[in-house]
Amino acid sequence: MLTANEIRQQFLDFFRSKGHHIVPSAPIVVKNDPTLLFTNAGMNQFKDYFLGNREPEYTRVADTQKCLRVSGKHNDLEEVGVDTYHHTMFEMLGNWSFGDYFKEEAIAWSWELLTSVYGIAKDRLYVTVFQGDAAENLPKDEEAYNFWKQHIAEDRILMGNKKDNFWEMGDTGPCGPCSEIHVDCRPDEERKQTDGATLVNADHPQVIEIWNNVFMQFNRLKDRSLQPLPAMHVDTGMGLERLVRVLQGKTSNYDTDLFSGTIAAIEKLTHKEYTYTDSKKDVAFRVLADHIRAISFTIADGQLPSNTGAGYVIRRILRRAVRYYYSYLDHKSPLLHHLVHVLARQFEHVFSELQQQVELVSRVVKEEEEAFLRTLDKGLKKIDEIITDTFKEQSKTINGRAAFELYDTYGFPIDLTRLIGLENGLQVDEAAFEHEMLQQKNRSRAATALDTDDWVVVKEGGATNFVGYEHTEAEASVLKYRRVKAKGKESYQIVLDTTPFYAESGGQVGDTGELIFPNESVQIVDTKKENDLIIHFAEVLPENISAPVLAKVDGEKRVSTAVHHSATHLLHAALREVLGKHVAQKGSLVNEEHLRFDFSHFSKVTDEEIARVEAIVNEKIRENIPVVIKSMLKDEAVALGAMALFGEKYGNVVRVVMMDPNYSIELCGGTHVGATGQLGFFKITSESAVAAGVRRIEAVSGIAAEHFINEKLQLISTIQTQLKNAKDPLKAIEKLQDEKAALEKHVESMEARQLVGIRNELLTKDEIINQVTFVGSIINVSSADALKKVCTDLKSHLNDHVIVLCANIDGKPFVAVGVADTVAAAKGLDAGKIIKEHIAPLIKGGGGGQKAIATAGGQDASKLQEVIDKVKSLL
RNA sequence: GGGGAAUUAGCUCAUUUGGUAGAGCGCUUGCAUGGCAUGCAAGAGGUGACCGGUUCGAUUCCGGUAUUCUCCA
Repeated sequence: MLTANEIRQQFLDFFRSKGHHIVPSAPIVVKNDPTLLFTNAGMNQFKDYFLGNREPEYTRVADTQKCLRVSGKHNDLEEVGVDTYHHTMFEMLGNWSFGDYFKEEAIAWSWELLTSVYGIAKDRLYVTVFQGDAAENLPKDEEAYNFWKQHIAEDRILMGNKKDNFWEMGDTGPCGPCSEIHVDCRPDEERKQTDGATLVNADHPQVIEIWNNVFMQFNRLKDRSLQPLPAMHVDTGMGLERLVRVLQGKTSNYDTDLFSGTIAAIEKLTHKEYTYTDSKKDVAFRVLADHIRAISFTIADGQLPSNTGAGYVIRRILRRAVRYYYSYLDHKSPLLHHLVHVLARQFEHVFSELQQQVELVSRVVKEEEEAFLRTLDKGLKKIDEIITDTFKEQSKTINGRAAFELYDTYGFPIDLTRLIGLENGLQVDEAAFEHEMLQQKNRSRAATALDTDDWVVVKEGGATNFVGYEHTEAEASVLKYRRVKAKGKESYQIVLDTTPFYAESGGQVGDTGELIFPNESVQIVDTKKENDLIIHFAEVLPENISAPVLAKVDGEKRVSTAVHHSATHLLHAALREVLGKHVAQKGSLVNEEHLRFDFSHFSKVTDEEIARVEAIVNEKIRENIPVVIKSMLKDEAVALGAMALFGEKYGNVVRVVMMDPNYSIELCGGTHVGATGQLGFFKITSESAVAAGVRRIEAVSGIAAEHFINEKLQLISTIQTQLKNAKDPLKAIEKLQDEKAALEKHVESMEARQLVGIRNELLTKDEIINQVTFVGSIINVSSADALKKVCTDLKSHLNDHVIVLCANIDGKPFVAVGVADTVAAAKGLDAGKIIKEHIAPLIKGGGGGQKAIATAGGQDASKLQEVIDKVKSLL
């Protein structure tokens, strides 16, 4: 039996023999494409070739691509593991033609590979062809039909509708008819009884699509119309997991050697057995085996779990896995991180990035698991309260809003709420829950609604010529523009034929500046990339957009940004020198004000290490090393010792930035200074943790460092002035603090003594009225708090008492009333009530308290004696 | 980007219409005790995240800021 590794290799070998260039998988996390968080199809990394934004290096390419699908039309996270063939992360084998071969070769080769190389029986295969669509005015794909006829019997060629056989990248963009290959894996007996042709595209678990050949020939516009593409392309995708299942003769993807190692490891860890059924326990095995792949590879590609965007998707997947082992494998401690090593070994020779970072990835996973188990603990307490409330209301249904609050605010999964409810004989009001969820979704959608118009072409032309490395000004013309509406604000995106504007990339912010037209000037507020397209963001549209334009970058900002980018390289190299070679960039932000650098490292960077790193960087600045930037082949750069980043996509030719070839060589597309001396000075401003195994350093350099230091010095000098120019300000402050503490203590004891004096004096003034010990007096204290203290103190020295103490503090009246419990019971007196009903109105204020002691404050201090008389009269 | 929640002693957390801020663990001290988280007693430890408002009075109500958690996009 072929192993999965052999099957993958045979695919690549086959297409290499057909003149294809084998390329590595693009990172699973997508950068520079606002429409996509993750690579969800093999073609993503070639999108620009189809759109015509970039020229392909090879016209025939094949690869295996790491893909992730967790939502949308292709997949639903909640379904994964329930069946035996959906996955979050999977490998997509694909072959491509960029304006090279078309339907004839694609069809012939896919047939040859499946039947001759892999040896799948021809009578188990069916193919589908686009039947045409009247509404779109599209004809049947006769070409594909005729080519298939040469290989397969006509009764095995089935016609498919637009939904199954017309592939579109998104709402707009390249698209075209496609032709799918399905395989019937049922036993012979079943095949005799039911014709496989009737089960194609019918969600039968054993009659499945394994390969889709897309023939791109149209471009979909926003008005839904189709335009022919200038060149025709082939885009194919074959899911490796399904292919392996078919070739290994299994009925479930999870029974192939792609997953069996992980499942065995889970069995060992949980002391439970996987029994190939639909039980919750077996679903849990599949969920874990699937999810750990998605989690591991995404983190290896540089995406840490977080609470937004792509990081949030990872967190959700991870938490779903925890939920399953927590509920159905009866495992209450971190488990997933043990599986990372198993996967890393399995994929060592396919996707080596995981093995290279296995320690980091498993630590991040463990930390994330622990965090969620803590969240669950908190949720369990909360749900106890909710269940108690539900019982109190004598209801059998947990309120949907409560369930939603539990989910929304405390992150407690709804299925656990359901389960725990059930254990207590309670249902959950699911309709109300869904209603709340829908509202939440609508709110979010409304807040991020984005309306993008079609591009308006001003001038025909290919890709933008970027001249920003050499210049900050350039003569240009507008190629195209479009209007974008978000949150009721209109803005415009402009593409130029030539631009000095650097688009946000590699952590470096996009340039700002202006576009100067003959009679007007338009501010550019940001520059971003959409794949390889450089887009300038403007708030207004120039009137004469077809006129020649001078594109001018804000030079000062650019210089400060370049300073921080070069400083980042010096810092990276210094960190590797001081901390070790395990330091790798995990994230970076570079702008004109500062730099932020995240990197893998397992402990806090000590003050001494920080100081050494700063010293090295400043030393390199003083050496005034010329910054040498060269384009070269990637292999050449790696041979030089250049640092390439995980999760970055590099072409064949790379840009290499060197600051002393023995010190720092990095692959980098950013802008840099001419020599390190331009940085002037470098200062680390903070060191902190971002996630398990990832530290963050923030630093300033250049003019920003000068400002930083000046501010600090200014602060110190102000402090010194404030301290009457003390020689040692630190000592002076310590002295002040000590003195303050001593004085406070002193004042406190003085006050206490004073209050004791007042109390003792009052104790001599008590009178007995109707068997009640009464004390009523206006005393001289400095705060309402002291008044209360005296009252409390008196209470503990008198039996059967009623006390009323008044004070005039800064012209305002304050009253405290104390009533002994015995008196309260015998006479029906209540300090709180006396205050509210009798005293507060007198002094024009308010008050309250308990039965035994209560206080009041007011506006009219002239009525204090009346207050005492009033209380006396109540006895 | 849009919601929700939390922030109280060194740690984990209580405190209901706004009216004397508490517990457990830990710490200090004393006494007792041949036993692995020992017992008893006393004590220290608080700008209730920060800033502002309402109120006679705010830990509590309202607004803002920061940090953390969480859901959605």
